[in-house]
Amino acid sequence: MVNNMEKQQIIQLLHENGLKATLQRQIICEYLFNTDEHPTAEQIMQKISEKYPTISIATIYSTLKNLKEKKIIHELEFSNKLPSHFEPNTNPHINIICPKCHDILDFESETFTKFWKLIVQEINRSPERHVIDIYALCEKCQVKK
Amino acid sequence: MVNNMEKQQIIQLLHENGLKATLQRQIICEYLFNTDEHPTAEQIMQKISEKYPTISIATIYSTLKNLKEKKIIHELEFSNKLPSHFEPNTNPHINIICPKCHDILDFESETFTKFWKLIVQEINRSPERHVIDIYALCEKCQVKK
DNA sequence: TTCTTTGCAAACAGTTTGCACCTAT
DNA sequence: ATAGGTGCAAACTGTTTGCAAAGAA
Repeated sequence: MVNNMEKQQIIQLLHENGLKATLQRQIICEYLFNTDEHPTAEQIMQKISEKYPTISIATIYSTLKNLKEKKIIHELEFSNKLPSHFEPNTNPHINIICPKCHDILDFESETFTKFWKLIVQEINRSPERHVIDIYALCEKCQVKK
Repeated sequence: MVNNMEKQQIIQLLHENGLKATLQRQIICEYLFNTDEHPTAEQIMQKISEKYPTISIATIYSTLKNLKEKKIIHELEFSNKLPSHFEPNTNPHINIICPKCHDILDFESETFTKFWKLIVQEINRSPERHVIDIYALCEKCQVKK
């Protein structure tokens, strides 16, 4: 979990970024900032339906789009058939993704951080965004195999 | 250009991988293995229409899918709205992608190769696939800005 | 009040699929 | 001969959009 945010902090964060603190946005942020999951829009929808059954999938997408534009969250994009996943960790880091069950794990280490700085220096441009994904079977799927 | 392949080599490559060497596949491979571009299915379609006007987009997609399954080519997948790009370079390498014009450049260096091995060791799983994308404005788009 | 956001359904775009015909081996 | 490939159009799916009603500032 990157941040463990409470209601007041969330409202403040939204306002700081020029976003109106609607109930829907608060609930979406509350979930997203307090989980290690990397949920899809649909998964967020289902989670939130418990508390807020009338929320629409278009609102989820719209909120996620807003948060992404403000660089508050990061979108993990895959192929056309697979839905995007979202997470609040916006530091460059590796996502270890299971090709079977699509479970996603964040990976950060000193070696990686040091290494990545060197690479970015070598490339000598200002990166807007970093996507570093390693596809490897998770422990559960490795056993099942 | 990773490989500069001639007709005979392409036919052999297809056969080695248990794929029938149809004319369509030969032409697709011939283009893909002899360019530094990272074309989309649609771009391949347009290029190939010159030589082979009756080819269908479904055939392109099907061939690309086959080549990918045999690990002969690599698919660069983006968001749902953007089409995938394809390239014959299947070694772990960085793709430097321009967020404006979507131009894609392969980047490999000794530093990268050395460190990537270390990182993979640290993670201690057998990766099936690596996706390392850096989004940074290309020179052309930087100027225009 | 004013400007933004919500929520619904319809639209969108890249990709896949079903199926009849064709072709490489 | 026959397993596998092609090509068309229709289907699929995650995401976006237009618009009227509701809500935050």
